[in-house]
Formats: sequence, structure tokens, C-alpha cells
Amino acid sequence: MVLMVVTKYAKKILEIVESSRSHMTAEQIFEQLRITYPKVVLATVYNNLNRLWDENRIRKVSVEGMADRYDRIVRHDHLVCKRCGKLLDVDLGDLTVQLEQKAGISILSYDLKLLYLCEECRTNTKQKGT
Amino acid sequence: MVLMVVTKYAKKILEIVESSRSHMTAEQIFEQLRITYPKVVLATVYNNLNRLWDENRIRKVSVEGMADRYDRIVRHDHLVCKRCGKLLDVDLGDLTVQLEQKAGISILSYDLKLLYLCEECRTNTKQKGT
DNA sequence: ATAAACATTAGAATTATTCTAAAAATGGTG
DNA sequence: CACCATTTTTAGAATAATTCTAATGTTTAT
Repeated sequence: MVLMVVTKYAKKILEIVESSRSHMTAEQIFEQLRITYPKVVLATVYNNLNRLWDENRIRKVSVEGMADRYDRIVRHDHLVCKRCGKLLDVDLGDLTVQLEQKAGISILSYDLKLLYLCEECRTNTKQKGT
Repeated sequence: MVLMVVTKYAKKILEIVESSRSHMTAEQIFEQLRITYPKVVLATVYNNLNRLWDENRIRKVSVEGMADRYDRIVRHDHLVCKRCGKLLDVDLGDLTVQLEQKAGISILSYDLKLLYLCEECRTNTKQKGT
């Protein structure tokens, strides 16, 4: 149970997620994967993403009300525009130890999102919409 | 634009969310609301939840792959079981200032989830890694 | 009282994601 | 290699969650 990611699809999917800095959705990963393997099916992408996530090889990022996004595992945090959902990377350093101490429990990882209003949303309009 | 939450539905929904400690889904809130207003419709619940969230009167909590949950605004963090998605409250104190400093940006709020494996999931099965 | 603005409804429509069962690929064994 | 067990992929149906649309109802301000 040490060697994982054997299939070509899993391998390529991991590659896609890791080489992208753009928090792709399953659908986008699917499109990307299709370039190399035109026969592949969306369910396969979901299967593999779930497996990779289970094995801690990718991160899953969920923003309220939007499709889940997948991200490389390298630790970093996210800045999320509360209005349009735009996601940016930001690195606040590793808070694991601090958090474990405060919580008094040992954790697998943590997920930190800072909610703000992006430039556009701030200037554009004061009501909702992207 | 200062007085909000005027309608009976919004009022009651806010009441339900605030008086519950259980991170309810829209569906559950709907059921609860129906006790008082049997005529109400699910879309109304979504409309109101979205409005309340927009107005910062409730929190929305999303756990990967599950329906969004709604929560009172009182600051606290969450412990999420990575396997079963179970959600628990935990309070690590207010990190806003620290985070704003590290990020060098002013934020509306933040969302911190600690991922762990709950007792049950830890003992139950060892398949799927971890 | 009337018009403008906002809220609610019903149900269809859209998305995202999982499930199911069958077919295909892979792996190890004798 | 030949066989069986296991895992992966496929296609498409199924399930959820959430939004949209258009009509209708309610409230507010004039």
C-alpha cells in the first residue's frame, strides 16, 4: 500500500492538477485530459480525483455554492472573493502546530480561507452578481 | 439600506439558524420552517439564506462534496472529519488581526477548518488509505 | 390609489456528482 | 502462457443541490 497512482489517467490527472496554478474544476480537468486521451469520460475524472484526494495527493477546495476545485498539495492558503468566488493563492505559513495546540487535537491538515472583496467587485457594483 | 430582514420568512429563518447548533442544510431549515409556515417553498428558503448570507447575518459553511450548511455568525471554527464530513465546533480564538497582518490585506472574515479523522472513522475501517 | 419595488411561488432547468452494471485492462500464479 | 481475481473504465441513468423564470402577491412611497 505504498505505491499509488498507477493508471495512466490518474497519473495524467495528477500532472494536470500539479502543473496548474488555477484551481481547476473537475470539468476543466476533464477538458484538459481529453487533449491527451480523447476517449476518457467524466466519471473517470471524478473517480480519480476522489482517489487522489483520499490518498492525500491533491487538495480539494470548496467555495460555497460552487463546484469543488482541485489544487496541488503544496501548502498555501486561499483568498476568496466573497462576491464572485474568485480564488487566489496566499501563503500565511504553516500554522499546524499552533492550531493543534489551540485545538488540543492532532489534525491531518487544515483549510484556511480569507474572505474579502476583490478589486473588481469592490469598484463595480454594490449589489450582488459576479 | 440599514434595516434588513423584514419579512416573516427571513426573520424566522434567521431565528432557526441562530438557535441551532447543528449546521443545518437548506433542506433541514426548510423542514423546520414548514412547522411554522406550512405553505413556504424551498426556493424561498434559498432566497432568504442567500440574502442573509450577503448581509453577513449568517455564515455558510461548505464541506467538499456536501450540501452547504448554514451557521450562526458568532465566531468559531470547525473540525471536519475528512472521511465522513462530520462537523464540530471548536474555537481557536480570533485570528483576524494576525491573518490580516500576514496577508497584508484587509479581510471581511475568514474560514478555518481543521481536517481530522473522527473516532468512528478512525476505528471503523482502514481501507482507503490513512 | 397608483406605480414602483420587492418577495413569494411553482415548477422547470441546470449543475455537480455519484451510482450501477457491464466491459476492459492488469496482475499474479501455477 | 492461461486463468482467475482485482481494479479501472465506461456509458448512461439517477440523485441532489441550487438557481432560474415568469406569474402573482405584498408593501411602500408618492
